[in-house]
Amino acid sequence: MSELYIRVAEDENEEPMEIPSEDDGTVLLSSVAAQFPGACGLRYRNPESQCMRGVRLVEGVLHAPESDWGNLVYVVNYPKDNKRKMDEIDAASAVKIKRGFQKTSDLIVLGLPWKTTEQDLKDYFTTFGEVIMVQVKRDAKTGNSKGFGFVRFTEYETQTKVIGQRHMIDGRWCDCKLPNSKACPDEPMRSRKIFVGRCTEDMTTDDLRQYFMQYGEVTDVFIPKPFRAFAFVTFADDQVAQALCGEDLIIKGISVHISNAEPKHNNSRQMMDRGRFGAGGSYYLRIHCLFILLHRKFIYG
DNA sequence: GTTGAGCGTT
Repeated sequence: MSELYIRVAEDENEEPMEIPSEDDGTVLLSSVAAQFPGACGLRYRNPESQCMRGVRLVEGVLHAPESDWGNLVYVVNYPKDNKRKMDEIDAASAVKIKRGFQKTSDLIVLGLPWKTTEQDLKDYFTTFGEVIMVQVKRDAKTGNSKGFGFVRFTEYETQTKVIGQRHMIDGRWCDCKLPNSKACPDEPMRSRKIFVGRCTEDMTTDDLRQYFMQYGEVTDVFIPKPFRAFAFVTFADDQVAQALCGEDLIIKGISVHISNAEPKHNNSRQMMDRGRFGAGGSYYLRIHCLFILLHRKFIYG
């Protein structure tokens, strides 16, 4: 006669949970998945060989290894993709932890001489610390400088020092400030899709997919044609998307800006969120997202 | 072919 329940755990050392068996002694995979979402099978340690063995699975039905399930603890199998997803979430949270509140931002450089090039900027700012990005903004048609640009440093300390003083560059006094895009971050919204602003034309969908994979499973990349300097990237997990919103990321040497995909208007859901959390709510929601990522890391190791 | 406060081809 079969057991009424078998013991199942996520890990051999975890507290097992009792899962009901069917009248014929089998266990439905759906019964396991009801307690362990995403489960695709079971395994157990063979007491004789001390090796892990898989439980026979036929069309959603798990069959006892011997005549019955015995007193073993069965361990849940998850698809490889699921495991990879967890690793990616760890990677995303690791990025957050590493950066903490000391992360650097792009700085706008105002008052550049018309003749100043990116090489000039890099040469100048490298005297303060390691530079990871410089840009001189130019007129698309003429190529003339617009008299301002952007710089980003590796070290937060360098950024602080650079903001705190004026700069004589090629004979003119220039100022470095945090750009406006940093001052008012976009309102949060629970979307799996992010808007990637300031893309360049040489960024392919493959480039973007390859880059964003490090944060989580990417389910779609969309680049409008003709070229419009932005793209959309969709993740499998909205928490990964949300965690990236507001970031300036460097892809192929270019600083792109991440924000929520949907525009602020024509979205009633977002209006509701804004009403509930108020104007300053975005900060707390982002902390909340980070907290969720850390919590998962705690649970899944 | 110019210019001199600003904010990065949404």
